[in-house]
Amino acid sequence: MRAAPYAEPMTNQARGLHAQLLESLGPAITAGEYPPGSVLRTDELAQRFDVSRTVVREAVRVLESMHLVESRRRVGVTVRPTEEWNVYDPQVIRWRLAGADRPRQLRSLTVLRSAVEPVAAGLAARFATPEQCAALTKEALWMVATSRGRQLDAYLVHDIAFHRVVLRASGNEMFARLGDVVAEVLSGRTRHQVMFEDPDPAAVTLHVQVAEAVREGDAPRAERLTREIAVGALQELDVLAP
Amino acid sequence: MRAAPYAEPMTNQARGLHAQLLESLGPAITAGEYPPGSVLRTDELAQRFDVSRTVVREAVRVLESMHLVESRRRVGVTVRPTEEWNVYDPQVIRWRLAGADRPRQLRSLTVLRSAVEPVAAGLAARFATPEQCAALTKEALWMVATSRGRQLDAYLVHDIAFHRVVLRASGNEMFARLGDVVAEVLSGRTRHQVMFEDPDPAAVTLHVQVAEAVREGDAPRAERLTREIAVGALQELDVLAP
DNA sequence: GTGACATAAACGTCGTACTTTTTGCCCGTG
DNA sequence: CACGGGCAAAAAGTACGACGTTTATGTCAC
Repeated sequence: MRAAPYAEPMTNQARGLHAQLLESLGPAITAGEYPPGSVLRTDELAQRFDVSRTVVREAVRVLESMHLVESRRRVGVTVRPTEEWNVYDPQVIRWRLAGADRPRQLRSLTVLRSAVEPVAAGLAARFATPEQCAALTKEALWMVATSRGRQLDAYLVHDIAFHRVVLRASGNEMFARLGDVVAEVLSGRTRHQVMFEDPDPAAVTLHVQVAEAVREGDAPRAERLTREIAVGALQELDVLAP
Repeated sequence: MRAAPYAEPMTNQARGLHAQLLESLGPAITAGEYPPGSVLRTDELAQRFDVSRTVVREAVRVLESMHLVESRRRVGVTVRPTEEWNVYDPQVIRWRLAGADRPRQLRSLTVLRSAVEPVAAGLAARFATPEQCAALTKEALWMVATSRGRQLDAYLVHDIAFHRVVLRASGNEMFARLGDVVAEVLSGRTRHQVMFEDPDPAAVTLHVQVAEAVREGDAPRAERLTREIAVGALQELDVLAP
């Protein structure tokens, strides 16, 4: 159909050509492979990936909505400076976590967590439904149960579930939507460091106590305890990348 | 070219047809005009807005990347439930702030601010450059200067600038990117309520003190003072929409 | 040296043809 | 008679190539 002597793979499983292209371009851009200021021409991309320009344009539209690139006539598709990227876009977060500056990204996100989660826990103590309190206690107990004996995968599942419930129970939709981010951070952390050692017993205890405080409606205590968890997470990261 | 007897206006100034279409669909969806679960067919939209299906597809791709809709074959473009929307996307935030549930959105965002900004101020006290300290002091003084005598517009400019500098000075990119959100919240607040009364003198003083604390590197004080500002903002909102 | 105009490079838009997926019908079987 | 598997058709998204539009840039005349 086209020459395409150097067509790139686009190995990802297909839900449409544009999605495949996006999964090639997004990581490449966020990884700094195309540094800010560099220009991508639509037909060049079309040739390189052996797709039509329409497909390229759709992928570019999405990248544009993430503020990763800017498309201007007669100029091409320009990569925007890092500071302008929509770093809260889950897709962008995933790409960056998979890429080179993973440590930096992990630090930023953990700092964000340390700011948000204590406040969320305080709100949860005031607004959590009985069902949410029960879920919280259940997850905390599961964390205790899986905290010893090389069950890190199971532990991770419940850790994520715990924080997700807290964020949802806060009743604030902005907080609730950070559940996915926290999940990424936690699983990334587990996957990329210790993996051998059991989790810190003190942290496990803190989770149980947070569940208690929320159940009892003790907002200040829930906030304070969650802040302690956050401090632990920050310290853990400082050890890794000081 | 096409029949288009009921072509809708798309009154927005043009940077491309797809962008215009987006500016029609985005606000409509976020405003709940197309409730979650409802389906939009591509050619129906193409007819209604008198554009080609390619243009519709590009707009849909963007909406899809915001998790506002989901496109499936044989089904159509389905509006996703509210909880799945990318509520951190500045575009989505703007649409929702312009729409019906503006008060609710304003509350969510203010709670987010109250969680993030104190921590950001604490970090700023540790990491702010001399230039940033100077900028902070300058903006705080401008706030003082414009805090009396019906200069709310000028005051707003410096209020926004102040918070933006704090967020940037924190050195955390996730915080820095909340500058736009804070700007939207502050201008929205000013535009939609008092507009007559001068700002609370206590709040103005607090800003000056935050600038001081950051300049002196007193992180706990900067954090505590910013938390006081946040509490004030929350109370202000509680009065409006209890 | 400065202004306006011509040129072409790049994105933008359109109409057409293709693919996938659902749905419902039909027929065979238990 | 009821149920289930498979086939066919239509609905909707998907991809393509050609044409249109904007605009940066360079050149020519004044």
